[in-house]
Amino acid sequence: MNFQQLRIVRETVRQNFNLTNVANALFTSQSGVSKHLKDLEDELGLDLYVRKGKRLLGLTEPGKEMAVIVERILQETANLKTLADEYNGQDTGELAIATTHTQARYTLPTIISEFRKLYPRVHLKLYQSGPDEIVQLLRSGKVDIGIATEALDQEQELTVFPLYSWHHSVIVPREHPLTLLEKPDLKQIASYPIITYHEGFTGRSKVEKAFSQQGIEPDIVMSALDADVIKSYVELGLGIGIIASMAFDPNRDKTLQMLDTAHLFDENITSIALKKGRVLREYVNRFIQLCSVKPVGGL
Amino acid sequence: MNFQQLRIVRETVRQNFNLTNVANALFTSQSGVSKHLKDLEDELGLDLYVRKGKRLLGLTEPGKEMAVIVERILQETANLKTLADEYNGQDTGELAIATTHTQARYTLPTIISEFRKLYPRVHLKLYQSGPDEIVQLLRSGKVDIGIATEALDQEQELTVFPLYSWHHSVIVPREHPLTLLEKPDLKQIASYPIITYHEGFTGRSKVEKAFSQQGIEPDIVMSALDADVIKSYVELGLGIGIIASMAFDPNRDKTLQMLDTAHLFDENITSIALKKGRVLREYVNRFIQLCSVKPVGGL
DNA sequence: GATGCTTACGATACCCGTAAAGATA
DNA sequence: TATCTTTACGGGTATCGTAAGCATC
Repeated sequence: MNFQQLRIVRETVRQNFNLTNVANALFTSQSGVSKHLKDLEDELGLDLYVRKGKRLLGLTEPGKEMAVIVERILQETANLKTLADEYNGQDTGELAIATTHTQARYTLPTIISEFRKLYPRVHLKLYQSGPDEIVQLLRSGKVDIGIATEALDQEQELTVFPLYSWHHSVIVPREHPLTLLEKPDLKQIASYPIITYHEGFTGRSKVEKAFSQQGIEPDIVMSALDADVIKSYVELGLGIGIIASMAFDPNRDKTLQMLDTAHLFDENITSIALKKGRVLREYVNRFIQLCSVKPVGGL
Repeated sequence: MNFQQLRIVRETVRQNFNLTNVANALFTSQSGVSKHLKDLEDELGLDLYVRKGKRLLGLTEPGKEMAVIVERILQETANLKTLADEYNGQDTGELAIATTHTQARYTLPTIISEFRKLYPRVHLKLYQSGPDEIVQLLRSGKVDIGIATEALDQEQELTVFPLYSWHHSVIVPREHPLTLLEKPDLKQIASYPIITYHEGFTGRSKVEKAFSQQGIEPDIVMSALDADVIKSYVELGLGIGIIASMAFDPNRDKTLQMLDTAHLFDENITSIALKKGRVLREYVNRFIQLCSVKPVGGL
């Protein structure tokens, strides 16, 4: 038994039991992969994989139990290396963060610039993706930290703690009729075409919930991944926008106006997530501290 | 990094940093050991060991942290193998138990004979040793189970749960003056020379505590590792004996008599201990069940 | 001087990748 | 037929053990 074999076992699961892909992912030949698996199964004296002829379909019962342990072993070996890095390069290394556009664009910049002052020699890697991919990246160990508003809770393998809470706000072009109202309600808002986030992004579910609870069916004419896009189309007059309040900057967005609608939508919790059992570099902890110390209060 | 290197790291600790012994323990050459350690340190880029010239003295700070993780990794690989065995030989394998004489002689026989009926193909290994050695054997993974009355608690690495409780009893030759008393007290007992267990064995501390609490200094003329020896000398008239009550068998020990002294000595708890994080064969669990289901009630 | 660690070096076993063959969809 | 896995085989590398050289006690 050796580490390469264990890496291969782990990768088979990640690559859905396609040994060719496994080989590519591990930068080796698929014949080697095949042989390694065979050797391991021989050594253990049992089949780890369900095979149909020559194809691998999945893990056997013992295979599943083994895979869990293999994960742990490889996690710990990664921890060994992390620890070594920690003792070596005191303040150099890499910090990989996976987050959504909203965080990357509107809340992280201040935190990151502050972090850079503290650790100028740490190379930052920012992955921008949807909540589900963030979970994947965390699980596979490709990123140290995940920050998102959705999908992070209820993941067994992750440690999640809340960073800050915020509300959705309605943005409209200047001089829009809605600006005349003191406190617009949902019905009034729904009378205009709406542009907001995609499903599963930036609290979109909270927006839907607010309307459906009052039996209102909003006319969502367009959905986008990020507030910048939404704002552009609101400027064009395509409709009114519903975006995260922190994505509105009165100085920049002079052609738009934000309405006070904190009372209309449920609050959203943006959380930070880490993989359990993963040893963190000192500066990673520091980064998390920076995040929690400086909560960007929602408007 | 490979497993052999990690095994060597673990073994250096166990063998007190004597690489020659490490090599012997792992059935390899000491030159290989030396090189492996060097390679590993090179790969990690730091010193794991404190050296004085060519001799190794101990672990460095990072070395200590690493060693903990290394332990876990090797533990998990052992678990992989155990799991494989479990799925393979359904009811064959080995069960290694470390225990004291008292347990081995007086409480385990019935349990073990019952266990043999259930798993006739499991090879039993009984290590008989003192409490401290039992802890060592558990830690190193050489035994699956440890059973003892002392020293098992407060071991971080072990899971301990109580099996049964018992008391010490005084044994005397037939027709001994003490047999005339209804309920002898400690003072009366202490007026005779006493033979009992060695320090650290079979609840000897409880015996001492009972006397010292009443300010009595007993005349312990002899101490032995096991009740059989003690009984022999009591028969010879060398003194009266204080032994674990379950070590007295009225049918066998016809020349002796046991006095009711449950009220005089604190109760002793005999516990069973396992190493944390170690995967157990199904039959090991079954054995533990047998132990707890059939508590040998103290007299 | 005895014990213990390191380095050098040759034999072996292991691992990897190319290529061909066989299986599956 | 195209994709995927296994098997066979050769080249390269890593590992192991013997032996010699040194440091430590």
